[in-house]
Amino acid sequence: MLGRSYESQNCSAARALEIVGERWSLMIIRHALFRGITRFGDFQRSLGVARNVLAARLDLFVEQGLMERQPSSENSAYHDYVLTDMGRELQPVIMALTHWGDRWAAPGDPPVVFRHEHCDGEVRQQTICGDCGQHLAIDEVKAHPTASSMSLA
Amino acid sequence: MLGRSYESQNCSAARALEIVGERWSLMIIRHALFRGITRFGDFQRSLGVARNVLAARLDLFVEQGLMERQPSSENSAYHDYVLTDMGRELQPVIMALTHWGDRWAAPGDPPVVFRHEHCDGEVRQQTICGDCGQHLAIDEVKAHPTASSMSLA
DNA sequence: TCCAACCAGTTGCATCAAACAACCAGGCCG
DNA sequence: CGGCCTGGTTGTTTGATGCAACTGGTTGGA
Repeated sequence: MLGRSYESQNCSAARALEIVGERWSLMIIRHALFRGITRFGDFQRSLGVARNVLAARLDLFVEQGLMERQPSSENSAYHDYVLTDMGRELQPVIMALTHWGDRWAAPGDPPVVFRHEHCDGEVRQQTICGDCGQHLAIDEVKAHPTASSMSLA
Repeated sequence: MLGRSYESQNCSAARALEIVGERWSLMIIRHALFRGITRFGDFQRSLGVARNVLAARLDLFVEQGLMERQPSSENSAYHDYVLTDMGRELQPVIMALTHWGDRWAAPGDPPVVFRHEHCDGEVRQQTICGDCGQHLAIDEVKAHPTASSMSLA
C-alpha cells in the first residue's frame, strides 16, 4: 500500500502538505486569492490544469473547508468556488514562496509584485521575535518540540 | 506529451514549485533546516521516505543549488548534504506553512514552536507595507503584474 | 587481514497520480 | 429549438512514488 500522506511526521507542516501539497493546489489557491477567480472554467483556462485534476482539487478544498461552493447568482445553476478564512490564510505561504522564487528560481524582474492596496507600497514579510521584537535572521530561529510532540517516536 | 511543470504560469511561485513542489521536498528541507540533518541515512530514517525518491530529491537540490555535497569529514567517503543560502531561505516558506497547519490542519497544541534562539520568545511572521510600515491584513495585499509579466499571455 | 555491519545508492516491479481527449447532461440565450 | 456554454466524468496513457531486494564500497574491531 502506497503512502500518500506524511503520517509518520508529527509536525503541522506535514499536516498542511497533506491538504495543499498536491500538484496544482497552491496554484489554484493563488489564482483564487490574487486574481479573484471563482469559476471552474476560469481556473481551468487560466491555469491550463486538467479538468479531472481541477475537479478533484476543488472537491477536496470544499471538503476540507478551504473553499465554499456558492451559487454564482440567485437561482443560478452554476456555482462559484469561494475561499473561506482557512483558504485565505494561505496567503503568507504563497507570498513566501513567491518571494523565494523571485530571488532564487526566477531572478530578474519579478512578474508580480505584492503591494499595499491603499498606498501602493511594496509588501514585505518579516520574521520577528514575539518577546523582544527583534528582526530575526534565519540562524536565530530554532524549532522547539513541545510536549504534544513527545507522544510519538 | 504530458506536462510536469507550470510552464504556462508566469509567476515566481510556479517557478519555485517546480523546484520544491514535489512530494517530500519541503519535508527534506525542513529536516535539514530545523533538525540539522545532513546524512542520506538520517533523512531516510527520520522521514520514512523511499530511498529512490530521497536520492532523486537530494540530487535535484544539489543540481539546483539548494544544497552542497560535502565530505562528512576529512578523507571520508561519505558525504553530507548541506543547505546553501538558497536552501536556507526556504525557512519563511516552511514557517508560514507550519503556522497555517497549526491553525487549520492540526489544531490543538502545536507539536513544534519556532523560538528566538537567544531569548526564547516565540517567532512571528508579519506582513508589512514597505512604505508606510503598517501591518497588513490579507485583503490589503494585492498582486500587481509588472512589465515583465506582460510579455506572456 | 578479515569479516560483519554499515553506508549510499540502484533496480525492477506494482500501485497510484496526473494528463489527455472524448464524451455527457444540463443550462442559457437568441 | 438549436447551438454554444458550463461543469464535470470516463477510459486510457504516461509519469511519479513506494517497496524490497540488491550492489559495491567503507569502516572498525577482532
